[in-house]
Amino acid sequence: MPAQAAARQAQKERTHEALLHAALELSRRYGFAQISLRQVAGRAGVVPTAFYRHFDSMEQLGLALVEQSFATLRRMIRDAQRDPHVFDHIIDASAEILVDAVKQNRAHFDFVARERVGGSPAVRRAIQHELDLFVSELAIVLARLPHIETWSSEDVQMVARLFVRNMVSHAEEVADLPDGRPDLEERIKDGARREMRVIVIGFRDWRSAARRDDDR
Amino acid sequence: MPAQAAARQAQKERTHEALLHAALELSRRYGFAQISLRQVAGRAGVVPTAFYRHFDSMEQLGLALVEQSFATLRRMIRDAQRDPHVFDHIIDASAEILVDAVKQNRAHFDFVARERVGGSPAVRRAIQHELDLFVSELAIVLARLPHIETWSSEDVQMVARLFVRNMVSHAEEVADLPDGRPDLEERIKDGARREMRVIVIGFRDWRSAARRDDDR
DNA sequence: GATTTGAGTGCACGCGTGTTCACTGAGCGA
DNA sequence: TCGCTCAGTGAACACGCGTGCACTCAAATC
Repeated sequence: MPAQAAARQAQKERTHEALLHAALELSRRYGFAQISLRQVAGRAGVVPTAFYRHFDSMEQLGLALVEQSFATLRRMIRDAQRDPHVFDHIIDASAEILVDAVKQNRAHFDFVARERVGGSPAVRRAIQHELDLFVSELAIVLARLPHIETWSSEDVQMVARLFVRNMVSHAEEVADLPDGRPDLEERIKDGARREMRVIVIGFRDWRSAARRDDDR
Repeated sequence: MPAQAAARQAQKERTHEALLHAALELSRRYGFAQISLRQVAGRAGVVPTAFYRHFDSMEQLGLALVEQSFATLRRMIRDAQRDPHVFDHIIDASAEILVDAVKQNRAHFDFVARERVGGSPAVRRAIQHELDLFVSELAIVLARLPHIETWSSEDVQMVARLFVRNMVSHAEEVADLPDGRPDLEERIKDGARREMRVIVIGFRDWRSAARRDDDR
């Protein structure tokens, strides 16, 4: 065993984490479906067969990465909701949160964005399911907002869907960004802000137009 | 040689097409980056080494598929522009065109949607470039529309970007659809229609709100 | 009709892969 | 201190891969 002064369980956990981290890094470069068990084990500093002490297969590792990624995402949203600023300026705050969060957890976002349509069917399905869940969760948050609380749940769901789609799309952009170009980051943040504004305004006015149709 | 009554060039072309078609079909199931030269050759009814008579590598085949896919897409848009109905009801027509086109060229759309963020860097870059081109082309078409012709080119570009993003997103949905479920197709068509309406209305009103800001 | 061309063949190679199995030796409970 | 547990080892395997090379033999050219 490489390490010297460590409890048994702690060492196992460390290797477990090293495997996940290695897979995440390699996925960023080549895409999850392209990387091999041996590459992951090698980068984690462990012999290929040791991999099986932690995961049954690469597929299981992939699903673990999905879980880890969405845990990050959820923690982020939960923190954001505690900030009262968010309620007053939902759009500006969302754009800020989005870009910052993606920057800080670039690897996880990149993984989700890529493997959402990637080559591993199991991982793809898991991400799609998590995203659907996330849309519903966001809809619940939105429904509590002033003005929106009177909307039908179907309408709120649709706005949430547009928001999440936008989030995924911009997350892709940020993830593709080279490091140390704050100007480009600001540009994306600005684009996200404007597009969210368009969605909110468009939705409000489309709704009132539809209501007028109902009246006549 | 398998075929009997064919000129030499015609037979070569047929094999060439068979390779492209085989790659497209296999990509649909496994993703382009996962499939091997041998699989493609095998499905095209040809020995692996014969592959090299047509493409230098799988990467070159991938780029050829990108070209083919966008040629399909462009032909479609060009045809649509000839239909006067499109100018009057741009949104309804777009939704209709989108769903029909994806249904009829599901393989190509699926390829683009998937490999846009797929495992082959060269293919990914090529698709991203074509998509950027497509946004600009759509912006030119939109700019000629009534009401829109007064907008700044930057604003038109942004609407085009939102439209294309929506198109890609819905193309993904349609491509994932099981066959023979016209109800689901109609649902997606409806969603696309409503979302495009939201974008157009939201943009118009956001623009006039901004103009009011300039005035004061 | 003889000669050239070139699409498709068949074999061989070295390599990286996932998985098997018997093993080692440090950590930990008795 | 003894003995069990089990994370990590290392050799071996069968397999599919991309690619090189010498080949065949019908179509095209002369």
